[in-house]
Amino acid sequence: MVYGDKLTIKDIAKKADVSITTVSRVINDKPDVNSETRAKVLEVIEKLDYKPNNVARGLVLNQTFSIGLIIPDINNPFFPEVARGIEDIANESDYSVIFSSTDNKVEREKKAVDLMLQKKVDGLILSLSMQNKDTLRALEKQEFPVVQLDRNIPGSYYPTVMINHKDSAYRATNYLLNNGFKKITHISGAVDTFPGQERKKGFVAALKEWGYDDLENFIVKGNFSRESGYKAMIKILNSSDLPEAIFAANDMMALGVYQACKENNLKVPNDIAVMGHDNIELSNLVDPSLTTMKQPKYKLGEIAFSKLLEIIKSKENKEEIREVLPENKIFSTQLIIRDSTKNN
Amino acid sequence: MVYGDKLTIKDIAKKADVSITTVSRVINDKPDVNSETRAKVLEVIEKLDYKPNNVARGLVLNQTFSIGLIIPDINNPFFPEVARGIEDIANESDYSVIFSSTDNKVEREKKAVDLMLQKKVDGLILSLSMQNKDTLRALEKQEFPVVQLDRNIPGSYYPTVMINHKDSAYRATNYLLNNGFKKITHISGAVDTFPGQERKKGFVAALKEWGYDDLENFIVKGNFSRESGYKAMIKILNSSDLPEAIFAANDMMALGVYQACKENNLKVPNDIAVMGHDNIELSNLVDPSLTTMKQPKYKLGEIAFSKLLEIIKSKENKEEIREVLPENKIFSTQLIIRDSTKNN
DNA sequence: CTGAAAGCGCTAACAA
DNA sequence: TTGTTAGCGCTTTCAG
Repeated sequence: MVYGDKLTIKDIAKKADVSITTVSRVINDKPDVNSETRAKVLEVIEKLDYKPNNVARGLVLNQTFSIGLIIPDINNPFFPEVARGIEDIANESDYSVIFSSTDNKVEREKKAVDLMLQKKVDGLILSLSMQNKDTLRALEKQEFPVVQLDRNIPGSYYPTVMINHKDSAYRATNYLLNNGFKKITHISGAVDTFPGQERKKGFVAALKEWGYDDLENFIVKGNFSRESGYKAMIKILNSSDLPEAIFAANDMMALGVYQACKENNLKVPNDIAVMGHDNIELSNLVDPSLTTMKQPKYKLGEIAFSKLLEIIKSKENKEEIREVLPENKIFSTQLIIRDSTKNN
Repeated sequence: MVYGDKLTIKDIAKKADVSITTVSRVINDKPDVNSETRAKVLEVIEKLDYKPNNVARGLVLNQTFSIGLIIPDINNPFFPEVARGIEDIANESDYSVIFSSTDNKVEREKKAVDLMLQKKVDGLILSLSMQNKDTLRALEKQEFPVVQLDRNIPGSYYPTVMINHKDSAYRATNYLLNNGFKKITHISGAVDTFPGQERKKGFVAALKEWGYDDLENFIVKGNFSRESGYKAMIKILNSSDLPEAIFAANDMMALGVYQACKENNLKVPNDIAVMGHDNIELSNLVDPSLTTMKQPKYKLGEIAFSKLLEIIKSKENKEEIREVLPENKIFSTQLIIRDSTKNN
C-alpha cells in the first residue's frame, strides 16, 4: 500500500539510486543533469506518483506561491466575478488564492491580514475600509507586495486597480439630467467607503454644474446593501415631493428601490426612473431592466493580479519596492441604457 | 528600520534572553513556563511585533491550517453563499480557505486537487463532476480528509453535505401538479452532474405517480446556465403545443425562461407558470417573483466545514479514517411559493 | 554531471 | 522551569 502522502524526495533518491540533490534538480528542471539520470528519476517519480512538498519548499525559498484576497464579502455579486478574474490568471502562474471576507470591519481586516502574513503569502490584493490606513502603512514598512482593489486609500503608495468612481457617477448623473429628469435623488453607498464617497462626489459635481445647490437635500444615505436601498426609498416616498429619478450608488440598492416602488404601486420608469451602478448580472434580468454603469469586473481581477505579480517579481530581484511600483490602473465605466430610465 | 518580515523566533529568544524553546512554548501557550519568563517573552514579541512563521510550523507539524475548496464556479450565485458559510466557521478555528474554480472540467479538477495537495492543505471540500471518480479514489487511498459538497459521487465513502435533490424536485413537481397544471415541462440541469441527474429523477418520479408515461417528451435538456434555460424555452415555444408550466432545474435557467417568454409576449404566470430551484437572491427580485425550492446554502457551507474538521481531527488521533467518517448530511429544501405559479 | 552538508523557522523529545 | 538537540522536506552552495 503506497501512501502518496508520505513520499519524500529521499524516497525517490533511494529508489532512483541518486542523491536528493539530483532529484531536486530534475524536479526543478535545472540544467546540468545527465539525460539518462533525469529519465531514471522521472520514471521513479512517475511510478510512485511523488508530489513535492510545497511547504518545505516554501520554507527554504521563502515563497509560497499563494496570494491573499481580502474583500468585504464574497457574497456581494461584485466580488465573485473579480475573484474569478484573479483566480484564472493566478493559476496561469501556478499561484493559489486564499480569500477572506471582512464585512468592512476594521478588526476583521486586520486579523485577516495578520493571518495571511503568517501564512507567508507572497502578496495581497486588498479592498479595505477607509479607516484602515494603519494596516496599509504597516505593510508598506515591510515593503510587502500589495495592490489595492476597487478602492484607493489616500496616502498609500500601493497601486490601485479600480474604476473611476467619481467620473462614473458624474456621467451617470449627467445622463439622467440630459434626459430631462430635473429632480434626482442619490442613494449613496456606505460613506466610510471609498467608492461610496467618490460616487457621491460625482453626483454632486454634476448637479453643481447644472446650477443646483443645497445638494444635501438630494442625497439619502445607503450602505450598498439592497436592504438599505429599500429603506432609503421608503424614506424618500414619505417625504413631501417625489423625485423624478433615483440614482442609486449600486445595482443592489437600485433593486431595493424597485421593491419599495412595487409595494407602493409606483411604476418604474413611468412614475419614477431608476438608475444603478456596476452592471451586475441581475441588472439585466429584472423588470424593467436596469440602466446602469458597467464595471469591467473580471478585467479588474486580472489586472490586479498581474500588477501584484509584477511587484512580487521586482521584489525578488531586490529592487527598491517604492521605485518599481506600477501605476494605478483606473478603468472607465460604460453607460448601459435600459428600460428603467425610459421617459415618455 | 524594523522589517517585521525578517524576525524569527531566534531574534525573540536573544532579545528576551531565553532559549528558542521557551519562546516556542509561550507562543503556543504551553504550560510549564514561569509566569515572569512568559511576561518577558510576550513583551518582546509585542514590542517587535513578531509573528510566527506558519510555513515553518506547518513543516514540522505536518499541518497547515488551510483547507481547499474546489467548486465549479465561484461566479455561480449558489457558491458564494456556501463559501461564506465555510469561511465564517473556518475562521473560528483559525483555518484559511484556498479556493479554485474548475468549470466542471475533469482536467481542471485534477489539477486543482494536485495543487492543493502539494500545498499540504489539511482537507478538501469538493464539488466534482461525476466523471471524476478517479480523483476521489486516489484521495481515499491516501486517507485524505475530504467532504463532498452539493454532490455525491456514488461509490465514494466520503461524506456528502447537500440537499435531497431528487426529493426536492419531486416535491416541486407535485406542487405544480397539485395546483392544476397538467402539462409540465422540465428543463433539466447538466446531466453529467449529480444535481442535474437527481432533480430530473425527482421530476420523473412525480409524473409517474400521476400516471404519466412517455416521460422523455416532458423533458428538455439544459445545463444550469441561464443561456441554456433560454434556449430550452425557445425550443419549447417552437414545438406543437405549449405546456402549462415549466419546472427549471435551477433558478438561473428559470430566468432564461423568463427572458424567452418576454421576447415572445408570453405572460408569466398567466400564459405559462414557471418554477425554479435553489432560491438564489435573484429569485425574489425578478418580476414576477419566482416560485422555487430553497436550499440552505450558508448552512451547507457551515456543516461541510465542521464535518471536514471532524475528519481532520480524528485523523490526527490516528484513528482509522474509514471507521470515523461522519454520516452524510442531507438537508431538505423548502417550497417558496411566489407569483410565477399563481394560477387563476 | 553529481553528492555532502548546511540551513530555512519552527516543534518536541530528552536532559538537566 | 528551562535548554540542547534533532529533525520536518526541501534548495543551494561548494567540492569533487
